[in-house]
Amino acid sequence: MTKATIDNVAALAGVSIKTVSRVVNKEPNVRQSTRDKVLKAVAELDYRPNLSARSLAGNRSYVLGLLYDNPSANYVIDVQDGVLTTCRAQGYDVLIHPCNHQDPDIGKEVTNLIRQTRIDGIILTPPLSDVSAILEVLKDSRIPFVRIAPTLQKDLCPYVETNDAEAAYDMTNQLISLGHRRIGFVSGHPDHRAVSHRFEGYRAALVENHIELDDDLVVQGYNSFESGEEAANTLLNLSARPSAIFAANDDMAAGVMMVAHQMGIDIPRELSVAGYDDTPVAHQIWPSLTTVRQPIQAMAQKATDLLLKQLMGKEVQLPASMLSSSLIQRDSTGPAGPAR
Amino acid sequence: MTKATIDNVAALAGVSIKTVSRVVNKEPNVRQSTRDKVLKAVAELDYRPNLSARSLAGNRSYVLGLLYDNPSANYVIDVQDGVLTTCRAQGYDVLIHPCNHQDPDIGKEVTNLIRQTRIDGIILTPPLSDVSAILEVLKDSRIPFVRIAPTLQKDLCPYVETNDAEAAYDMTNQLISLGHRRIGFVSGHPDHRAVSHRFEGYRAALVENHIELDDDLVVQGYNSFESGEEAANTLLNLSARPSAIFAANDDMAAGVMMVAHQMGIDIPRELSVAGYDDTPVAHQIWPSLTTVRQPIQAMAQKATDLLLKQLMGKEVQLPASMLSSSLIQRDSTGPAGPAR
DNA sequence: AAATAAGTTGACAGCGCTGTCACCAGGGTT
DNA sequence: AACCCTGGTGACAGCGCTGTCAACTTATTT
Repeated sequence: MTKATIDNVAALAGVSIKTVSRVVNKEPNVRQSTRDKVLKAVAELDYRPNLSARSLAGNRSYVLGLLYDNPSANYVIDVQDGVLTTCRAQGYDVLIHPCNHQDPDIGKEVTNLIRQTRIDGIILTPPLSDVSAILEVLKDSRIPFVRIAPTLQKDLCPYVETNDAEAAYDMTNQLISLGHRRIGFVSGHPDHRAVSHRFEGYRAALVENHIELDDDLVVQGYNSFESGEEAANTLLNLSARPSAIFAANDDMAAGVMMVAHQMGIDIPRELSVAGYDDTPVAHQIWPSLTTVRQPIQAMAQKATDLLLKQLMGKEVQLPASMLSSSLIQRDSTGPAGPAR
Repeated sequence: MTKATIDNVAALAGVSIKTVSRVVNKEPNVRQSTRDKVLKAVAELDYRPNLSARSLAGNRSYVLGLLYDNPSANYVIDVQDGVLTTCRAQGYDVLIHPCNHQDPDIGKEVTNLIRQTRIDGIILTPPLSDVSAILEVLKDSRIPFVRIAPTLQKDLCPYVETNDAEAAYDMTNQLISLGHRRIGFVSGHPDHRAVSHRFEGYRAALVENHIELDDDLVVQGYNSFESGEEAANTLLNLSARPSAIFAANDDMAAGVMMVAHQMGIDIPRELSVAGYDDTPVAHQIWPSLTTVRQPIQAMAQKATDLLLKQLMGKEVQLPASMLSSSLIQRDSTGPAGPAR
């Protein structure tokens, strides 16, 4: 009950501790009959290898580091879940490490993390995927890492991404096909390059439909609800106000809707609003928000998978994985009203 | 750059490794001049103790386990932040372990966790704080632990709680003072005993104001947005419908508001709605939600603190900590309209 | 000044595991 | 028959640290 070390198992199975080690670590070159004996002993004693000892002796920790700096709790939780699920299945643990991407000492912080905990690999999530101070450190330290939705130096490490621009393009196109011509856009935080790239999709759809890009209709947002409110105040007070507003994330879209409600603008009759991310607020808000769902958990799983593969020595081909986002049609968008 | 072990530091400082160990671990009985020498060497080599080695030799891991099973991403993130902040300050790491409180094997799962990772202590959050299978295991394993907002066997371990019932009482009282007499209540998930205790506050306020508790006005919810919608469907279709609804959490309150909107009921003119938790949705929704803010992060910090104190050998007095929640007045509540 | 207590330091034996390497048996090759 | 493989196994030396305990130095007491 108390303990059960590898020695106990070896004694019970009548083999050396090295053989037990081989079996436990699924190494090849152990006769099947020996393997069975050992497994039986392991089961009988309910043996669990001591991770500290293993880590010390093997010079690896069986722990992955997950770095993030994302104000969206839902995003973080989804990533954590994806990473944890995959890690657990492979006997790895996860060390979560929230940090501040604007901290000038972020590079040193990452160095410390690596040196002290001896984690075996690192997973970077946006916006950290594009922080060059971190990338430098990781490159130098030779520690394997993967990134989720990077936009910079994509050849640096394996990564996973989603077709953000394409989904934004689809969403814009859909608004256009509903008859909207003046479509406002609230862009994402410039530090979150993946988010800000959604603008490209918006622009592409306009171009394709021969609608001129009106600079007045594009407002810089910062991913927060409040910045969505500010943007809406600008957009909805324009002399020729848009009949639709596409915000680069749901929080900002919620901000837009709040302002519209306060101004007595009916959604979607007078104004269509679209978001991006499909956070819980999207379906809790009234009217429920048309948005884009990203496969966050799947991306995290895939990324972890790539990292673990790399750790197992299997070389991972760089061209990475692309998972696709999907449009979620809800009640905040509708046909454009009569032109004003 | 590469490494730097305790031996290197000892050599550079001209002392034994044991002395370095003493200094690094802030043990007493080291002459100040010696301490300085060692610290200088530590700084010069940028030495970081290897946690695996320390853990193996010292029979402790410097890692705390954080167990949770909470569908609210915001709650979990807040707890994580609180725990992490406190742990980092003390040189501890955190192993997060989401799990399912209804899993019949939850006890075994916790046993495995303890056996394998040799974590030094455990932090339990609701609803896990009240899962007796876990409590049994922890009691037997003699591993120190703390609980956040427990309601069962409170003498089992140190804990932190907030004055839930009192805040619910205040909220109800406020609705009453706004003139509401028929106040609906959407109760929390029965497994989340702390949440379901909020009902006590509601009842107490009614009693004190000589308002009879009407069973029709109390509907069982399950903490989810959808259960809030269902409850609202029941309550708002009552022949004598309530002029206010108090939901035991914000998600359910949002569900209530959704149904009200769909039925064309104006909030707060025709119906006041109050929630509990002050999740982000509370201020992103329209109209913004009157609710109660819990000091989640502070509770997590306090709990971690208690646990760490316990680990340092300082005995913690049981009577635990009570942190108080505060009422957040927003736009979803207002004076009761003319009686109908 | 001698005796005792208190403070300070280091030698050394592990903690429980993995890496290295040596060894042995048996099957193919020359 | 001598040779080399290759698969299978174990002996053993650490990994980098902390706990124990003994030894030594410096105060404090008598």
